[in-house]
Amino acid sequence: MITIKDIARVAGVSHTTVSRALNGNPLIKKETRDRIERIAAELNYIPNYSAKSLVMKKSYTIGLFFSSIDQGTSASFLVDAIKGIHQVLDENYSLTVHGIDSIRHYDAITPRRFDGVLVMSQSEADNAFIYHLKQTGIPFVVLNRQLDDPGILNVVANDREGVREALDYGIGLGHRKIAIIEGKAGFKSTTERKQGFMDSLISHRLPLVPDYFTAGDYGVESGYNAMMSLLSLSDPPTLVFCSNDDMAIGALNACYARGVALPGQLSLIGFDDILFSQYTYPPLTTIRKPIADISKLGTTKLIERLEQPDSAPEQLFVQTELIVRQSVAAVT
Amino acid sequence: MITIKDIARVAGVSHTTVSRALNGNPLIKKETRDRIERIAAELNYIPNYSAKSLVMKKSYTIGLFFSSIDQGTSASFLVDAIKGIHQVLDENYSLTVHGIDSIRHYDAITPRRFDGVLVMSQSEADNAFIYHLKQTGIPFVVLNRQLDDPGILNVVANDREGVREALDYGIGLGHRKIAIIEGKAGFKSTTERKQGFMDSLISHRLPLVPDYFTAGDYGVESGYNAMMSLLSLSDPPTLVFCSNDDMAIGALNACYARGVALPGQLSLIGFDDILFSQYTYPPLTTIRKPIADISKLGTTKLIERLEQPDSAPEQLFVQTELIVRQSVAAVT
DNA sequence: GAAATATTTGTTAACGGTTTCAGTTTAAGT
DNA sequence: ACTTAAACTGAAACCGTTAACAAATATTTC
Repeated sequence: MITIKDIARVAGVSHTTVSRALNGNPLIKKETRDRIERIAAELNYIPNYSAKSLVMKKSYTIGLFFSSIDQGTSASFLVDAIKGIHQVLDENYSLTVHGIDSIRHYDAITPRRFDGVLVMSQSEADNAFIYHLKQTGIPFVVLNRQLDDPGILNVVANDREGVREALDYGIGLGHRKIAIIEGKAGFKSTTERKQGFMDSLISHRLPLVPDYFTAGDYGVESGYNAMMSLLSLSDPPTLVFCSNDDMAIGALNACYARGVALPGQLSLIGFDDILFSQYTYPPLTTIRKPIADISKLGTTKLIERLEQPDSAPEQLFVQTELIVRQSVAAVT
Repeated sequence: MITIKDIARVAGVSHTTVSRALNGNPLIKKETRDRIERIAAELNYIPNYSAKSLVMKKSYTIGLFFSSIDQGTSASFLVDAIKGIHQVLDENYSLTVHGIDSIRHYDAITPRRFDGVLVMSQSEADNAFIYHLKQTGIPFVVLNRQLDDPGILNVVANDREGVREALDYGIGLGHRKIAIIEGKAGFKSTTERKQGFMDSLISHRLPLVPDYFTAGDYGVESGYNAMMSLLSLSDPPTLVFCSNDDMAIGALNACYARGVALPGQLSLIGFDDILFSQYTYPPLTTIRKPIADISKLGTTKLIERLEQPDSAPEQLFVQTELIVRQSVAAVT
């Protein structure tokens, strides 16, 4: 393995000069730099990052932490996140992936090991970890889950606005009897989406009927159950908004089971645009949650933060997108 | 940040002794070791991995390379792989994730940066990369895609056996007119699965009818098209094996479009057990490809390799599992 | 053309660990 | 008690890089 000292030897200069030349230090004369760069290229020099890290006190790695890798993390989530991050993370950073729930010692998460951290948070259980991060002083961003702490850089989707837009669309198609299957109690996303739902109904002067508000927990089962109870109502809704696609799929299965035709008798809107929402029957109209975009923006902001550590933290929203497929029909 | 020298100072010994004590070197007296360990714990000592790396010439990182992260990689794939790896990778290794197609310079993949590499290969395009790896001498395993090179540690699913088993099951249910939608031409997995298909038919003395062999490319569309052509046959099959679940979903949609009832008129078997195969209508009977197990075994083998570099490379197969759901019915 | 200044390069010491080799205890043997 | 071996500890060098400071060389300036 060749080092800057090897280069120095063949170039007839000191290794310091080589270091400077290769790092674009302006003190070096152009000709010397060119010569050194040529030699380095010829010799196939690759810097030793361990040595660099040691002296620079930089790790050249960014940590990506999911709430859990083992359970619950929807698959497309992980891919989309990694995808988005890779798009903007330049090549001399490497990205390590972790599950928060499998960290044994928070102490191992130190500024020395991570230049920066991305937390793709899906649960309030992450708060302890986030708090620890704050203590260490590692620059970090929390993605996906809206936080109340204004001192933390936070990038999330504008769920409320997105849901409102989707419901506006449904109402525009003539729906008046509209229900919601809510997400897991206590989650910020649950209340945000519910708010968006109500925003739309209220702005169209539609009544908020209690029977049409059903509980769920973001799981497929809960969507099934909630839909079953909605279908049992004496005056069932014509449009149901499911707070995520998983529950929408459960709801869909409930309709099959009850012989309810979609979208003829009942229309359905989901949230997330998971991969398979396009392969359900009928394909699901849903609200795309731009995980890749969130990750991308978050990474960009994080890197900004690394470069100037005293920039003010902000809460950023990225727009959702209404994906119109075939699970919503006009009311005749 | 506290270092071994700090510990040495409070313990009243040299930093050498501390290093030894903390690394389990047997030369150190038990009492000294205990004392040092206690102090280290109290002081919340965390070793500086950059320094360790520098002197030990170890990076403490394992690289996980997918064919691509941006495109094509099915989502569950990524999660399952990471999941499996995390289960067996001990905590002082960190796992970095990469897409082979976005590596700009192979030169950056050096033994210094990676103690070992896991290649989750999904395409022949990875061969150039694998070849480069071989050159560098980094210990590595190729997962998921069967290689012909016996010099490479390779962990794959036993597709052939798995498909045979699934078809045996279908034949046991009375099916005699059985078709296959093949995978992408040229892929090893395509021929393996086709072989398993034929194995079963032949062992049951069923004829191999050419019309029942249709081409696909592992994409949803191709499954749709292939199924359309099968349904147009004058004597259509009663059971169709789709070489992956994506194509099975395409096939399913073709059936909807043609008004063919599943599994009443036609039975369907997929391959992979992707997340959504349980939410199709009817839920898909399929062959689970144990990506997590493959990753787990691969990681274990890789670590073994790191510890004794001269162990012989092997090709390992892990068993698939038939997941019986409701897309296959008995012939009446 | 010498002094002053600007530009370029080199010397040396870190960074935080491990390891070789030498030195000091402690225990054993006589 | 006295040598001798065994057990333990320490001093110093090293891993490959950057950086503070010193030194050398080139360029102005008068």
